Formats: sequence, structure tokens, C-alpha cells
Amino acid sequence: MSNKKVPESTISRLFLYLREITELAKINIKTISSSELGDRTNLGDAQVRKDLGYFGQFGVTGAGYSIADLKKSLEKILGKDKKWNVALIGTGHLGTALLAYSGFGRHELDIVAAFDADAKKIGKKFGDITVRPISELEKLTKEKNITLSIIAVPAAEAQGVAETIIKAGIECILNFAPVSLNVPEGVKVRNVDFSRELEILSYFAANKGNGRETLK
Amino acid sequence: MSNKKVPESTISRLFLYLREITELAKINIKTISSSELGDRTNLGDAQVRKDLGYFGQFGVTGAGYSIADLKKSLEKILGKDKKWNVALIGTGHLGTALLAYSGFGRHELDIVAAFDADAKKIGKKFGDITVRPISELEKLTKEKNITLSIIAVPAAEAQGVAETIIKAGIECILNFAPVSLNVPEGVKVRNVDFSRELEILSYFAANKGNGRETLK
DNA sequence: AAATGTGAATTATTTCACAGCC
DNA sequence: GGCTGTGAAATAATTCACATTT
Repeated sequence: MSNKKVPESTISRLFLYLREITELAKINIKTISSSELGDRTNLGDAQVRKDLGYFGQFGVTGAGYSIADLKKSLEKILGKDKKWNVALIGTGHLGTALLAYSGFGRHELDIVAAFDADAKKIGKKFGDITVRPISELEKLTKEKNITLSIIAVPAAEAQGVAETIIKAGIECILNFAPVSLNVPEGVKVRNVDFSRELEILSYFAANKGNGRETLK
Repeated sequence: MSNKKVPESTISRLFLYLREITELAKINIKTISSSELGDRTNLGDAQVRKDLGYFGQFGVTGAGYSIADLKKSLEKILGKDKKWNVALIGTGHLGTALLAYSGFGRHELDIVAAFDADAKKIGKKFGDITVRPISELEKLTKEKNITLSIIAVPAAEAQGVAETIIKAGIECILNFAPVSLNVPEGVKVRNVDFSRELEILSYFAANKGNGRETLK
């Protein structure tokens, strides 16, 4: 196992591999090679091996990987063997869609509390989750052992909400608001910005085969 | 202007810059330097200049960039000066949240048609959009000049839907389903996978300060 | 024979650093 | 003096290629 810094893209792909072999395990397939796994995830075989290599040696030379073993190892590495509680802030269209998702089992990531600034929404129920005022975030974070948060509020409010989240002691934020959040060292933010994703596609649509080829 | 291949990450950041200077233009600010723009987007000044440099020379040495000019240039480069029509496939929780978003003006990207496989949903109205059967996708694509598509269906159906989209002549897909789509050369796919994003955060939560530092 | 694990080579991206201009 | 534009340097990520193991 190497001791080098693990690229974030590697982590992202490991979840992809895990997802894939979880499907394969269901249909009782026992082993897989790096090139098969690469094909299934649209990646190269060397990429698969290098990614796994950051964390240890999981394969058998000449034979590939045992799906059961690799699955267990990846779950351990990726923190899938523990349950992570999530706070959702913002219960507009997107927030409620996320709540509905979270309801669908299958995830080990559970939204356990929802918050909103809008007084009209406080007290609303989604399944067994009741919407609460943001002022209660800190209290609930302690009570429910919350470690992850989702920001699903309008752009103008996102920075303020982020600060409240951090004050409550949560250090990981999934931000759906289209703004660049400013957070202190040690706080981890990931952005999901689908209007930007769609815009990027429109760039490709606008530049199809005009010689400045960014497509690959 | 360089003639080198433009990294996709550059395109992504250009939209960030454009978003920022659009805000500044509103409050009547006239010029900005690369380092100010970098600060506002949490990027370095050299990164800003290099990104812009792929497309031309927009600044004035010693004085920075004219916001009005840069805004116009970026809109042109990024295809924001044209309107791009979008087809949405899948009108579950997520799909309807996206429809609601699209309704909110401000975007030049318009969902102009929505499709679903579920007979019970056909005919439903969201604002001025009526849900249609997927069999009509190709017809509507021609009629409404659709160039972009959004897949918001369950994972198991995503590949089939992608093939239908491509057959209809659409070459850009924003895929929300948690699967790796297989598409022919020339078709551009971007994936938005928020359960994976949340999982990645959980990895960081699981590995906070354990020596294998992937955080930066 | 097949397929891993991993250094080395390659390619891509970011950051530096500074000449040149306003 | 401040700031752009851009080669060069540094860093990061991917891909190659092969010795090694079963």
C-alpha cells in the first residue's frame, strides 16, 4: 500500500466500484478483474488497480478480485460500515425532493433532521421528520449525532447558513446553492450545482465541432 | 490567445466568473482585477488569468478587466447569448423540483418539454408544460429545437432512456441517475450524483485527521 | 495464461514569476 | 505602482509496461 496522498477523484471512483460490485454480488458473481470492472465503469484497468492500490492489495495475481472481499474492504475504507446522520437545511422544492430520496432506504446516509428559515414551514412533516427552525440546529446536532449537512437554500442565504452549520459543530457540507462558500480550514465542502452543469453542456452544444475541441 | 485544448475545469470556472461579474454589474461596479475575482471565487489570480487566456485578451494591463466587456465576452464564449432548449425525462420528485427551478426565470436554459414512462403521469401539467410519453421525444425534439436533455429516472431505466435521447438527435445529457451511461463518441454526458457526493463527504467524516490526509 | 501491483513515462493542470504595458 | 498575459516550473493525475505471482 502506498503512503501517498489519495486524489479526491480516486475516492469518488471507489464509490463507483463499490456500487458496481454490490450489484454483482446480488447476482452471485464471485470474482472480477480490473479490466472488467473498468469496462463497467467506463474506466481503464490501470486506473482501477491504481485506485485500489492506494489502500492496499485486494486482488489475487492472475485471478482478479474476490467480490465479497473487495466489497467488505471498500465499505470499510469508505466509511460505509457506519451510519452517518445528515441535517438538511432548506425545505423548498429541492429540499423536499432530497427528503423523499432519503426516505427510500438503500442509503446508509440518513437525513435525520430538516430546518427552514421560513416560519410557515416550521412544523411541517415529511415522513417522520418535522421541519424545525434553524435556531435549533446546534441542539439537534448534539442530540442526533449529526455529522453531515446539506444546504438547499437560495444563494443569498447560503453563506449565513454555512456559518450556522459550522458553529453547530458540523464539518462537512454538501452545498446545492450556486455560490462559492467561504469556510475555515478543516471544513469540507462539496458543491452540486446543476444549473452550472447544464450550462457546461450548453457550452458544448454551442461549440460542437468548431475546431476548439474540448470534447474527448 | 492560445490554441491549446481547453480543460473542462476551465469552462466550469468561466461560468463561475460570469456569475460573479453579473452580480457586480448589477451593483454598478465597473472593473475588477484577476486577484479580486479570484478571491470572490476562492481561486488564485493566476488561475483566473490563465482561464481567460484560453479565449483571448480581455484585460487592460495595469487596470484589470472591464466588467461590462468581460461579461459580454464570456456570454458569447459560453453560449449564453443563445437560448438552449431542454427536455426533461422523468417527472418524479427530482424531475418536478427541476421543473420548478426552471420556472424561476433567471435561466437562459429552459425546460420546454417533460416526459415520463408512467402512464399515470402523462397529461399532468407543470406550469405550461404537459408531461408526455417518451415515444413523443423525437417529434418534440424537432418541433421545439431541443438540444439538451436531463435524465431524472431511476437507475435501472437510465441507459434505455439515454439511447432514446440519442436516437432523437440530442447529443448532450445531464444524467442524475447513479449509473455510468454508455454513449457513442460525440455524445456529451455530465453526471450529477448527489448520493455519491454525500458519500464522499462521509468518507471525509470517517477519515478526519487520521493521517491519510486527502483534505486540503 | 491471466491478471495484479507498481515504478516509470506521459499527459494534464496549476502555480510561479516576470517582462511589458498603462 | 498595479496588473495583465504568458512561457517556464512545479505539481498532480493518468496511462503504460512489465516483473511477478498463482
